[in-house]
Amino acid sequence: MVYNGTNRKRLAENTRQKIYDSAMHLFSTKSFNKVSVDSIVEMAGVSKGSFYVHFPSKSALVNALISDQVQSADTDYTLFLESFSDDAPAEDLLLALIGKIADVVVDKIGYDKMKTVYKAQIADDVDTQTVTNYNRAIYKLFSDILERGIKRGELNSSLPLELLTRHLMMAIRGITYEWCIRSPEFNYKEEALQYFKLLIEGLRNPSLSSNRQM
Amino acid sequence: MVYNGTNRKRLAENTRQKIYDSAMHLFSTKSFNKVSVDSIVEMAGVSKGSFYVHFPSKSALVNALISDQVQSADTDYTLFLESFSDDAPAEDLLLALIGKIADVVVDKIGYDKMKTVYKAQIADDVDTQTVTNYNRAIYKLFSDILERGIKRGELNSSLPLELLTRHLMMAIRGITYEWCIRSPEFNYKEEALQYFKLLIEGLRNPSLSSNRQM
Amino acid sequence: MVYNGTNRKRLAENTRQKIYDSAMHLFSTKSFNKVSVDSIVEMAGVSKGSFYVHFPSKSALVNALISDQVQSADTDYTLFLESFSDDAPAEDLLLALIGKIADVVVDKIGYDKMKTVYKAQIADDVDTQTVTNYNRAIYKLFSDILERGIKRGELNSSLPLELLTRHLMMAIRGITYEWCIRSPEFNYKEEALQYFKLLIEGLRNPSLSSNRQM
Amino acid sequence: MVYNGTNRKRLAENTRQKIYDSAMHLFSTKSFNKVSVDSIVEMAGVSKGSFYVHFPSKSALVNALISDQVQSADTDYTLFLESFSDDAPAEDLLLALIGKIADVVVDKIGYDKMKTVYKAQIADDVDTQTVTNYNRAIYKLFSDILERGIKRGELNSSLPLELLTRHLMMAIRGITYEWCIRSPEFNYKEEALQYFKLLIEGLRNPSLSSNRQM
DNA sequence: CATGAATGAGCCTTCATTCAT
DNA sequence: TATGAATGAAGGCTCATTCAT
Repeated sequence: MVYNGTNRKRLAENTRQKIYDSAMHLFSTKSFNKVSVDSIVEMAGVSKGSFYVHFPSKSALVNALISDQVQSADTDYTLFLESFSDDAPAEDLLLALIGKIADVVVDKIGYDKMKTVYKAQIADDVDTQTVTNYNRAIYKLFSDILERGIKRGELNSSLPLELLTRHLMMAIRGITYEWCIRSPEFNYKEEALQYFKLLIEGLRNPSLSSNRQM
Repeated sequence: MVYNGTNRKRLAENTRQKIYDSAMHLFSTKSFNKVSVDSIVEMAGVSKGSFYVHFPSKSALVNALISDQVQSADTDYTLFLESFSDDAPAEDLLLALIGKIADVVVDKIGYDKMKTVYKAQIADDVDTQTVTNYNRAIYKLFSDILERGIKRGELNSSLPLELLTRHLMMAIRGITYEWCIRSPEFNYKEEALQYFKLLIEGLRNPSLSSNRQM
Repeated sequence: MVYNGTNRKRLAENTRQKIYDSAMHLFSTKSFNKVSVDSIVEMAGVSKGSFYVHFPSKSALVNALISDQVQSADTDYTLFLESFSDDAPAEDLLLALIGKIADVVVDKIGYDKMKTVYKAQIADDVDTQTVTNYNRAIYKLFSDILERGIKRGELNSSLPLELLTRHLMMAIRGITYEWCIRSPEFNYKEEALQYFKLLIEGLRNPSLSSNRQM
Repeated sequence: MVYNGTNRKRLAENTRQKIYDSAMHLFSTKSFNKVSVDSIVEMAGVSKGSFYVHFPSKSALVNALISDQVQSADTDYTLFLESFSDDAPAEDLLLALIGKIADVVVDKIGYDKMKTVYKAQIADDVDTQTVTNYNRAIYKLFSDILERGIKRGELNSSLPLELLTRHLMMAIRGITYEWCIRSPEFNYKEEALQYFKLLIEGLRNPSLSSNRQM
């Protein structure tokens, strides 16, 4: 009130950013437990105390990191799909989206960071709600494509839309996990596209067999 | 002190077994990093030194554990399939196998142990070659079913048999990973069966579209 | 910016009071080391910097807190005794005062705050001169009662008045310490009254033995 | 079994002792929170890991320290009293015991260590059961003296024996606390003896007034 | 083979205080 | 006066592995 805190705020934001960036860098290489707060602040060139001024805990920082990453990716996907015409066949959209996801995961996020997330997710190191939350934008994207495809008769399935959506996301996570444990011999994009073609076939031709009992 | 080789061997084997069993028990509840060598030897009632007599490292022990578990599971699957007639439709066999896998994973191995494996796999805590190895019996099982199905025209795919097999295994791993991060709200068997019906559809009806470009 | 000394003073006093009150509240629950400056300013809704504007250190604040508490208690005791007639027997006055002290300690000050004081006192966390100072009003109160009692022959002792006074205060502190480490199974008032009856007996009947050597 | 572990055990005991002694030394000077595990192991010349081989925690070590100290003191008191004839007057025994306690507390245990205990006790830093436990040998000693004194008519009191015993111990603790916060101007032995003479008077002459209400 | 003491690096978090604005 | 970012030392505890006996 008495003074203009803009400079102070800038300074603070700068410090926070340095910590954030250093962490991002380190987590791109090593997993949650292998990256110490010490190493983060050292790289950031700030004091350890500063870390806890800006982030309540190491977990919280990683949360923020992952959350931002997820949002950024989802924004990418959304913008990407907006460039397509609404009449585009569902199948095309699905494959295009998968391709885009592959690009983002492989090139933008990268192997190590992705692995860190998948590890953290299963290790309960941090709260990865943001990643698995069914309300993530990406679920909506898949859901919309599927819905339109079904409405237009391009796709067919006796299963509820919501279940199909979850299945597709599960497929992506499965591919990503496989990539994480098989890299570098595993070509993410190629495998993802082939795999999804298979799935799309299944969606397109709901033979009577779906009523059979196992 | 008279040396009796036989007794000694028996003793050694006994010690090793106690360690092994205790570890198995502990890893069924907690993850690799949460189970300490101390806790293992305490439960086994042997000394810490003994541990390193029988296992070169904690990782090595977990290796053995996982390897055995994999072999045991694969044996289960193999025996299970042998009870089916060779003429059984590929689709039926696939679904039956998936159901069996679900049963083994959920009931025999169990959530915590499975999670330990999946975590260890992605965390590079241990060498999980045995799990991901393409020579695992289970790959052969899937491959055989697919091969027969294709030969008999029940299934169709322009994709190489080996790729399809890998895809199915990747699907299973994806489901399992999803289970690991979503339990208990995720019903493994149900989701697995529904998901595989989708995949089988895709395998059965290779529409022309599979030649389209994305 | 027009400088208005009055407003500024009011503001300052207000800020100081908020810090003071919050601290009082927190120290009523947790001990010196468990209450952080952070928690105080957070509860007070002021900045950390403000804290150090009004109090040179955490210790100084606690000093003020304790000092005020002591003064307040002593005022209570003084007023309480003023309501008694001067001719009241010394024994009655002593027991009445002890009862009053028990009430104030237990009900007005309360267990946690009292414990904080006793802890701080022995831990040298803060300067607790005000509590132990022989010039505290309460010493004078006890001294007066004793003096009158001795003068009127109700009490007898070869020991100097000043020593007796110190002994009584030491007794109270002893009871309070015992209460601090035995609560809640220790009934302060009951034990205090019984204990003082014993002491008063000793004061009343100075047998020859007081000259004996141990 | 195979080997004679005597040497090993000796070595271990030696290490434990070094830690124990260093801790004893440090706690004689500084309080629980001011003595770090680091400082203990440094003085002991052993590794930090060793500390936790021999003691589960810092608290546990202090527990052991205090417990030993208490036992040692109580043994001193017991042996001391055994040197007295059973016919010795209760009053003499009580004063003799107080004098002995004063000697042990002041000369054997010492101011700083005593303070550490009293601080730890009220700060809940460690479990000081052993100190306050009503089953401590010292309670029995006081109880026996009182009982005999009452039986022989030397002492008189309408209060239960157990309560009187607790009162005496509370008195000692009160004196000790006062000493802790007033040293060095407070002469423990002198004050203790004078104070107990007062108490003993109260015990000897239970005037009718003990039935009065306050 | 069995034992278990010893190691020592490593980690997250807390906190009172300072000071530029 | 008020602010709040920055500091950096301190501290308890875990754990896989080694090695002399």
